[in-house]
Order: sequence, then structure tokens, then C-alpha cells
Amino acid sequence: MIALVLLPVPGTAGFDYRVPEGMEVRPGDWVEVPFRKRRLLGLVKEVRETPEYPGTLQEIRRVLSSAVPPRFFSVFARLSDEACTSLGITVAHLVPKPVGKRAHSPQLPFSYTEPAKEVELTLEQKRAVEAIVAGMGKGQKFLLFGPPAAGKTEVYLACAREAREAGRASLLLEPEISLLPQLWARATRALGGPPAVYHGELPPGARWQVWQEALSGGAAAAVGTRSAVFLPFPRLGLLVLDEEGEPAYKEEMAPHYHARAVAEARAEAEGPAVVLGAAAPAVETFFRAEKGELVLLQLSRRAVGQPPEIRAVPKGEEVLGPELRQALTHHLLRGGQALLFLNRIGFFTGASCRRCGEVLRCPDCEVALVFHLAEKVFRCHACGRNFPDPACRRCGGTRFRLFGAGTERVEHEVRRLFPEVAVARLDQETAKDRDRILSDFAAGKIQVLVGAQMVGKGLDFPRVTLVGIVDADQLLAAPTFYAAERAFQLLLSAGGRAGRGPWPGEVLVQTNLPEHYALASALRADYLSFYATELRFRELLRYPPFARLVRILATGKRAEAQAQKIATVLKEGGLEVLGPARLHPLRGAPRFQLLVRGRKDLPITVRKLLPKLPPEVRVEPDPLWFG
DNA sequence: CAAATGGCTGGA
DNA sequence: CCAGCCATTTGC
Repeated sequence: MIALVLLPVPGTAGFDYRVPEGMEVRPGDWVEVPFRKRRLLGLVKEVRETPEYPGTLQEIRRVLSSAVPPRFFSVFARLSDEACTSLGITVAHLVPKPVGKRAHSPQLPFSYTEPAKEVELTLEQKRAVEAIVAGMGKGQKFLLFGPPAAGKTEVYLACAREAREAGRASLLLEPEISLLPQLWARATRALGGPPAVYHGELPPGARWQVWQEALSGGAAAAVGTRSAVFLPFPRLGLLVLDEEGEPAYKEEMAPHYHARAVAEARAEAEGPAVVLGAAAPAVETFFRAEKGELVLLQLSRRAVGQPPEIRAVPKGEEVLGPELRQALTHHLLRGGQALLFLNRIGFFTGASCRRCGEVLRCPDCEVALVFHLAEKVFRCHACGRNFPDPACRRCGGTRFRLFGAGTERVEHEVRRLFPEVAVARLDQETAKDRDRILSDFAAGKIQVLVGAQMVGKGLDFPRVTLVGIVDADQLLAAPTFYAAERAFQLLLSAGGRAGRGPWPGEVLVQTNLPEHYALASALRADYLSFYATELRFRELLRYPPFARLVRILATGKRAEAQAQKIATVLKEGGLEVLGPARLHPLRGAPRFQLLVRGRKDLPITVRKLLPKLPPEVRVEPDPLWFG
């Protein structure tokens, strides 16, 4: 017998190996094989009588464990095509590898608990549940569209309960790990037992164990982040993506899959109902719902609390302008808590030479250095290098005028203005203390929490009555066609953090562009008006969903020449190419990027025109960022 | 991916 | 003339 084995190697359809007499090998097994002078783990894709490879074959050394059901290969193959990544590399990244029998006690993964709140579903929620339950087993896809706090989670959980009654598993996804404890606690209560937990930061042992449990049908439900969309439940009834518009569902590294696309591929292969939930769906998703590719289920009102009052206030020179300061005073005096958002870390976000005016930049990356007060260093946010004592590269000056505000400065500013108030900051720098900071905030030990966008999602703190967006204009300046959509999403979800309890909430947005359609419709919490305008722009400019994009990034000494050559090949192949454009270098390595625009089959066309590429060229379908 | 191969440069 | 360097090819 011959086995076709997938190995983590680019540009191949797998390698043939002989199966020794008496060895049992089935598709979906991890096996150890000799490869050159090494031994590699590979995943068996097929077992057949005769080899396709004409040369002499090596033998499989041993079979480790079954890892995926054979039906998964169609999903992986589609993904590999779409992601422009070989099937072997694709499965190597997505399927966990067996690890030695490390005893991982099945301890509870989160200590988080939630007060019981028995809620009667509203009529709308009941209708949504009925529709979704009826779609289970048929691979039906739904968009559950409703404002923040409309009770979408209650719908997911009711559906998961129904799925369990029918003997089917449920998979509930959140865009970020920080949102899992809350969902896990609610699911534990709703399902009468803890669901499994799966995400990218699990240690290899735990990851393998959870995967195996799912594969063997031992677990009935799981919560997780995007990588959990692959959990191989034998009878999957429900697959939920909460906050489906969040970019965290898109994998930034190869293979560049989108959890939403994987969920839909699984719906077609295995029949679970797929529920995409959002207050601000991706424009592409809503467009597809309008076309009838998804069933639109609408929750029209907030089930908890009242919608907050949202106001635009001018953004002046001060970090916290007079309106925001006044609102902080007002809410803190009444015992409320406040969240302040700014999507930039550090203290001062720029520095220019006092003698010649030159902006201080990283010599290796050319990006402006950011001053961090706590460590008293300038830092390059592209490569992470620290500069404790920088000098101007033009005139050698060592005194700088510092400008711009990051989260650290906002925190400092709140302390200065309200010395008696407990303030904390949650951003990449303090992320290691995330659990402690959030539980202190929940317990009321912290009154003002300053955060980068990681605080903006899903979290439910009933005592938060004020949310401040420190600089909304910066969101609109992001280098992507999708800046307006992202700004709208962030403002809406930030707004959803205010007034979840019995006290009315207020949201203040510091901006000098209050009439911009993304901000104006966010101020009215009006997704449909935002969507209508945004869709017109997307059509005029031929951006998704009216076209597909592929981003090609070349790095290194030959980046420019390589990008030029690739552009020529693609143009000769009849594709529309934008660029190459020079990006700022990274750690001294030049970078050049080009964008390709085309129709639905674009990734496959690109892969055909560029069958083999060196590792210093990255191909990314459906990019969201262009920096 | 990592090792092997093949084509080219430069040296004392 | 061959070591050393690079880019390219190969593995089953």
C-alpha cells in the first residue's frame, strides 16, 4: 500500500510513502516519515494501491495518532487554494501535533464566574432561535444583526442548548481571548457544564488534548478564538462567530484564512448552522445578507440598559478637552466608572529636533519614535528597538520637542486632573496583568480604565457610565480601504460598553470631523446609513465586496526588483496591478508592496501565474491592512 | 522547510 | 583552480 503524505513544504501536493506490511494507516493520521536526512511529521491525505511518484519510495516509520476526519481535506484544500499556501503547510499550521503524554489535569480553565441572571427571551430572540435551530444540519447561514446589548449571546446559548438536545456539538467563537472567560462562564451555566476552551495561546499539550476530545466526540461544546473554527467535532450542529466583523478573525500569518470563510466551508461540508453575530457587521457580510446568501435575523432593541447618549466634541490641543474633563467629573462624582480609548500606546507619539526640526525616526525602519515615560526611552513600534539617548540624525541635536498623545499620557493626564481617583491602563504594555486589571475594574477598585482597542469589545461592566474616545480622527486616517468601517465598528462597540447597568450611559467622541459619514452614523448608532454610504464608495472605488484584492509583499535586498518582476508577470497575465509601492523598511530590510485586483477567483489566478515564490515574498489574499 | 546542487567570483 | 557565495532545486 501507498500513502500520500502532506509535509510542511511549499508548492507540492504531498509525497508518496510505502506502508510497511502489517501497519494500519488511514487518511487523517499523523505519521513519521524519513525526508532527506530528517524525520518529519506528516498528515496522511490518501491511501492507495499504486504510487504516482516514479522513483523509489521510502517507508512510513510509525503512525502516531489520528488527527482529522477525512471530510476535512476538502475544507483544507479550498483553504490552501484561497490562502496561496501549499496544502502541507496549511495543515501543519492548523492541525495540532500529538505531544507526549503530559498529564494535563482537566482543571477549570477560567476562574471567572457570573451572577446568575435568568432571562426570559424576547419574542425576537425566540424567533431567531427557532430559525437557527431549523437550519441545523442543513448548513444554513445566518446574520444575527442587533445593537450592542441586544441579547445576541442569549440567542447563541439557547441554540447551543437545542443543539445539545439533538446530540450535536456547538462551537462558539469570539475575536479575542479576553472575551472568552465571560462567554465560557455563561455557556457553563446555560449548558449545565463547562465547554472546552481552545485558542492560539494554549500550550501544545492542552491544545492536542482539547482537539482529541473534540475528535472523539467527548466534548459537546467549545468556546474559542479563530483557530477553534477547525475543532473536529464529529456532529457539529452550531458554529457561531460573535462580533463577526472583527479583523481578528483574519489570520495575519500564512495560511491567511478567515474564520468566517472556514465556518461557511464547514457548513457546506458538515451541515452545522452558521451564525454570524454583530452590531456592526462587515460591509461584505451585510452585502451578502442583502443578496440572500445569508438569512438576516434582526434584534431591534437593547435587552439590557438603555442606549447611551453619544456626542461629538471638538478635539483641541489638550489630550482631554474641556467637555471630556467635565463629563469625567460628572460621572465619577456619581460613582460611575469610565473607559477612555486611544488606539496608540506610549506617552508622546512623536519628537522633533529643537535645533533643526527633524523628526526623530528609527534608523532601521524610518518610523517616528514614540517616547515611553515609565522606561524613559524612545521606542520604534515597528521593530521594538529602544533608544534611551537618541540624537538627531541631521544635526546631532539631543533636545527634542515632544508631541502627540498615547495611552500612557492619557493615564498620566487623568491622574493629574483627578489625583484622588484610581486609574489603570490596559494596552500591549500592561497586557500581562490583563486579568487582574479587568477583575479590579469589575470589582470597582479602579474607576477609570484607559485602554487601547483591546478593551473595546464585548466586555460587560454594568457600572461603566462614561466612554471617551480620545481621538476618533486618527481611526479614519488608517492606510486601508476599510478605515471607515473599522472606525464605525470601534465607535459602536465602545458605545456598547456604556450604560449596560441601570444607570444611563454617555459616550464622548473627540473629533474635528463630526460630519464624516462614519462618525456621524456612529453617533446615531445607525449601521444602515453607514452601510449605504460605505457601499457606494466601495463600488465607485472598486473595493471589496465589488472586487477581491491580493497583497504581495517583497522584503529584502532584492525587494524592489522582485516586486517589479512580479508586477510584470501579473500584468501580462491580464490582472490589474496597483504599485509596486515602497513601504517603510523593517530592521533595515527594504519592503515593496503591490496590490492585485480581480474577481472571485483572484487568489487561484495569482497562484497559477506565480507558481513558485521565494520565502521573502508574501502573498496575502483579502488583506485588511496595507502598512 | 533545510539540505544539496550548480553557477559564478575572486584570490595571491 | 578551487573555496566561498549566491540562487535554485529537491525531497517521496
